[in-house]
This record gives sequence, structure tokens and C-alpha cells, in this order.
Amino acid sequence: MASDHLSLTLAALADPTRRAMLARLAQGEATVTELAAPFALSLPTVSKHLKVLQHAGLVTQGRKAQWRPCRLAAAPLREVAAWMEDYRQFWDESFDRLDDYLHDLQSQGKEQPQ
Amino acid sequence: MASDHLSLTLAALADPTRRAMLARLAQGEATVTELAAPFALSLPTVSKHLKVLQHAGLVTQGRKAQWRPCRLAAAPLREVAAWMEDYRQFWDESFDRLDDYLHDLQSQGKEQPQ
DNA sequence: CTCTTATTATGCTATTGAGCTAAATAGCGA
DNA sequence: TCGCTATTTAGCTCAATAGCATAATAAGAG
Repeated sequence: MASDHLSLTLAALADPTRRAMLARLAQGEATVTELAAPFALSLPTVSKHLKVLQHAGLVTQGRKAQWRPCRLAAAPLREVAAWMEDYRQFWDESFDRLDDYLHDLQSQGKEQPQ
Repeated sequence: MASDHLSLTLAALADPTRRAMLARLAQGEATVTELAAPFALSLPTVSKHLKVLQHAGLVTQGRKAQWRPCRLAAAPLREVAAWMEDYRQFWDESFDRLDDYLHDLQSQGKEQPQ
């Protein structure tokens, strides 16, 4: 069943249609119909995709008359980033001591070096 | 079908069993049997999970007598990181100009031989 | 060659996910 | 109220995935 939230998020992101919907929402709110427009998919199908995204917390839906404007809620991506961080050394070529240093700098309240 | 590689990778990562297998491999090579040990799963099932990870390019398998030692191959995570980068501003609170500066610094040089 | 161990292939079942159409709900506007 | 638009629910099909047990393959040990 894989119902931990990270799994939910990754599963939601694993579908290209859903990623495209997120890309659209990154540019601002959109109604379900607007979101559906670029796809050759029925509205119920789009609605279902939306539900998956909402369930993962990646989208929130408001209410404006009969429209349900959707908004990106990217917080779950933090979870993904946190998970990936453990593997950083395996994929980030520039992961080295300076990298650590920069990350320390970063987290300790940024003043500009140099 | 969703057969672009990013989708493949995310789908592979969406399963907690597979993520646990990657976590194990992050500590070093392991045979299929070793990988299977922590799980209450049959070997064929584990073998299938491995195939998914291999298909996504997240694991490579060698050959040593009758063992097939598996190794982590985290390169596909770069793809995930690249995708997430477009959404950084939406989830990374410390996303600001300094952050950019630090990333520039990061990418402009320094390799460290092992 | 035979035995044993490690792994994968096959064939099966059950569950989930993506897609559809048609019907139901929600809210505006006349 | 009636009708129009937006969206979701219900019910279906099909394909994919996770799981199992059993059988086949691969390779070392005797």
C-alpha cells in the first residue's frame, strides 16, 4: 500500500501529466478546466489526477463560485529534497568539503562572503 | 505508460521497500539475498524490485561466482534534483540571491579525486 | 557428474491506477 | 424556478504492479 507521505508524494510526481499540471500551477492559480485544457483527457480524469496531487499535499483547491481554483503547494517537495540529501554524495559531483562549507554558511544566516 | 526516464525514476522511488534497498546499498555492495534479508518478502519479489531499480538506472548488478552483487548508481537522482530545481522557490525558504551565489560557486570548479 | 547455493523466469492471483462515459452536485444568472 | 457552466461521483474496462510458489538456470564444491 505504501501510504507514507514520501511515497505518496513520489507516486504523485511519477506521472508526467501530473508534473505538467504542477508546471502549469507554478505560473499561478488555475481552474480545473484550465488545467485540463492542454491535455487530451476527460475532465473526470483530470479531476482524479488533481485528487492525487491534493492527497499528496502538492495542490490546494479553493472555492470561487462554481470554480475550484487550484494552487501549487510545494511543501512536500521539501520532504523529497530531505530524502535525496542522504544520497547527495552519490550523485552530486561537486559534493566535497567546500560544498559542506557552503552549506554550513548557507544555514547559519547568510552574510555574503568575499 | 509514462516511460520517460524521470517518471521511471520517481516511480521506482515511490516504493518504500525499494527506498530501503537503496538505503542499504548506500552503505556498500550487497547480494540479492543480503538485500532481501530485512524484508518479509520472497526472493523473487525482491529480485523484481531490483529489476525496477535497475531499469531506472538506480542500481547496477555485477557478477561474482553465483552472486550478483548490487551497487547503488545514484545518477538518476540528478535528474530528479534538476526537475525539483524549477520549483525551488516554492519550497525552499532560503531561496534567495545568496543561495544563487553559493550555487554558482559550487558548480564552478573543484573536483576532488578520491 | 552431482549436490548445493544464488538468482531469475514462469505462471498465477489480487490490488491499484489511468482512462472513459454518464449521472449527480454546486452555484450563478435570468 | 429553470437553465447553464464547472466539477465531482459512480461504475466500468484495461493495463500495470506487488505478491506468492514452483521451476529453471548458473556456478562453485565435491
